[in-house]
Amino acid sequence: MLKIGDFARIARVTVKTLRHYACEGLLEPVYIDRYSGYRYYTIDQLPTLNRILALKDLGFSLAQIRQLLRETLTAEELRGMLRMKQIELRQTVECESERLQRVEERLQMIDREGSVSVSEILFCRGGDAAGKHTQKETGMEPVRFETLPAFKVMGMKYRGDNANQEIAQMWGVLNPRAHEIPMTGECAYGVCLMLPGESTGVFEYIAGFKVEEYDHVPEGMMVIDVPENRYAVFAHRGSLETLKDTYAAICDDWFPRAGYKPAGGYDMEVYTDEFRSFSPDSVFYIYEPVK
Amino acid sequence: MLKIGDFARIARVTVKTLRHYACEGLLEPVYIDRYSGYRYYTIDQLPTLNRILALKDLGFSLAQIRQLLRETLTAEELRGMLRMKQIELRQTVECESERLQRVEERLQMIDREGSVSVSEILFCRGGDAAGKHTQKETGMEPVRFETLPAFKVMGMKYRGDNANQEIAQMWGVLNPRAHEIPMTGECAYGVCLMLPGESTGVFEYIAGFKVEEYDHVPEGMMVIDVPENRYAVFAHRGSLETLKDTYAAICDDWFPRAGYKPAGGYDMEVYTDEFRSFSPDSVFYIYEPVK
DNA sequence: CTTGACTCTCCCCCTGGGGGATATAGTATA
DNA sequence: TATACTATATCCCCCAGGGGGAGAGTCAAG
Repeated sequence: MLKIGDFARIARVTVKTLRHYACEGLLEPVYIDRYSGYRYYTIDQLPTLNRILALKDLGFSLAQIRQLLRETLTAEELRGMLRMKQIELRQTVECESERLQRVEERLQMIDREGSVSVSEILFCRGGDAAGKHTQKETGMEPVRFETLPAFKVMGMKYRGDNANQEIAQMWGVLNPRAHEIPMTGECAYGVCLMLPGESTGVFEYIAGFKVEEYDHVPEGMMVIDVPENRYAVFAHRGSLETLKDTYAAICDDWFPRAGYKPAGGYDMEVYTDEFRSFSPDSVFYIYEPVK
Repeated sequence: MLKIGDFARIARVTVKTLRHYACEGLLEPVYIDRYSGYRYYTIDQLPTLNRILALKDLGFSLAQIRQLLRETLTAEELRGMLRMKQIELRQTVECESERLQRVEERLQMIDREGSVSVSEILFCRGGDAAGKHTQKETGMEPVRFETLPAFKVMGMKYRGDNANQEIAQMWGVLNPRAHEIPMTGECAYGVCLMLPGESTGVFEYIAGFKVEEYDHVPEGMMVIDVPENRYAVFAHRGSLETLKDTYAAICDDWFPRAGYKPAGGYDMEVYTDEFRSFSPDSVFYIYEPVK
């Protein structure tokens, strides 16, 4: 029978940790004095503690370790947990590696360009930053980078080159029917896919709303899966007529200047304003997939 | 002037986030109504918010972002912060990659060996796990893996093969002088370096205590820097005479069985017991660097 | 019996907000 | 203007894994 301090010294952990594990039901003392409340351990509990620490070393949470400590644990269950952890760790490593890469790109940019504005450093990635187009000159708000998880959009599809404002008309048709869509969130999404191999300017455009669960797809509508992606986000303020200019600025000015390349995936327009009418002060966003 | 909900919609962040940033001093509303407490923002604050989000995307904490948002920030300071972040992210990536590797090794072991005990899976890495040496047969407690940060040990050095128990004698000399060492923590460390190229069994052994800061090194003592390392930890219970057997079990049995190789670095013995006298029930630890 | 070392419980702290309760404020409609 | 609905405010608890410390009680040696 060891007092908590002795057991902690022997086990090379802190007293706080032992108390915490006891409280979490991971390692109960073999005996607790009813009168004093003192916790008593035995040396036989050391292997259990070591098992806890080994599992923690593999990245499991205390709640998961509680599951893994059960007597009835089979090798199959352990494998399942390890598989999950493997996937999780791969994502973590990938995510942090990409973040590291972004930091290193910013550092290289500073070393290469010398003194540039913080804004330039944050929102461009490389290329010829000496071409001093500020975002105000091109009519864009400073961009943002955002990684969106996968989601679904329900709405109506158009295919063509939008020569006669068919897309605006489609929104006009869709909006009165918006109540048919079990939307989550308050944004309207225009998901746009340029069609390679087609004549210039032909694209598919799905106008719709984000959904999570749905019973059926209303007549004339469809659902599209938008995969997880990282986007450069541009703000467009003003009417839809100047949208073309903003796109031109993004593609011809920002993309080559920043050294990013458009990645595969869907372009998106995200309307956060009152999406039933576009006032001249409307702000909405253009999401361009980047890698 | 926008109410918080409007600004949140336009900026594509949650109201909670804006309130949190206001509370943390990152983005104050331009105006707060004295009577109602309502926060009001302007569209001009959008670039600042985007800057905050860009910095968060690079991995900075809100406190660091508060520093980085100052008007007086120079490119040099930004570079310094990015450098720090770079180092930190590299460590994170490395650490998580190693963890991922450990998880994958365990998975491979399960696939290869089929059904083995959880203990085997946790504490071995591969090799011939069918050679059923349990740890009890070899007199070892189940091992643990531990990554120790770099630290310093102050104490006395011996060099030789310990044929006449010189090390125990050295501890006998050191212990009465232990008060001269500004030790932190309660462990005594025996830091051991096998000398390659010397005749067999000759090694350097520093007996001492962990220190953090010190004014001077007492007569006859020295300080050794122990670098950060990952160790396999073995428990030795009993007298010092059987220590040799434990070492033999580790090197001849566990290391080949587990598929680990001794890594460069220092072997260590860590005494957590009353280190002034070794009773037969003393438990202490052998730390073997592994990779 | 005293004293010092040990242990107990309880509370606050860390990150970056999310979720919810409850009380007003503002706005739109009848 | 009364009502109803939405928006906002503050306040509190929650996540993980303990660390640090206060105040009070316990244990063991001299």
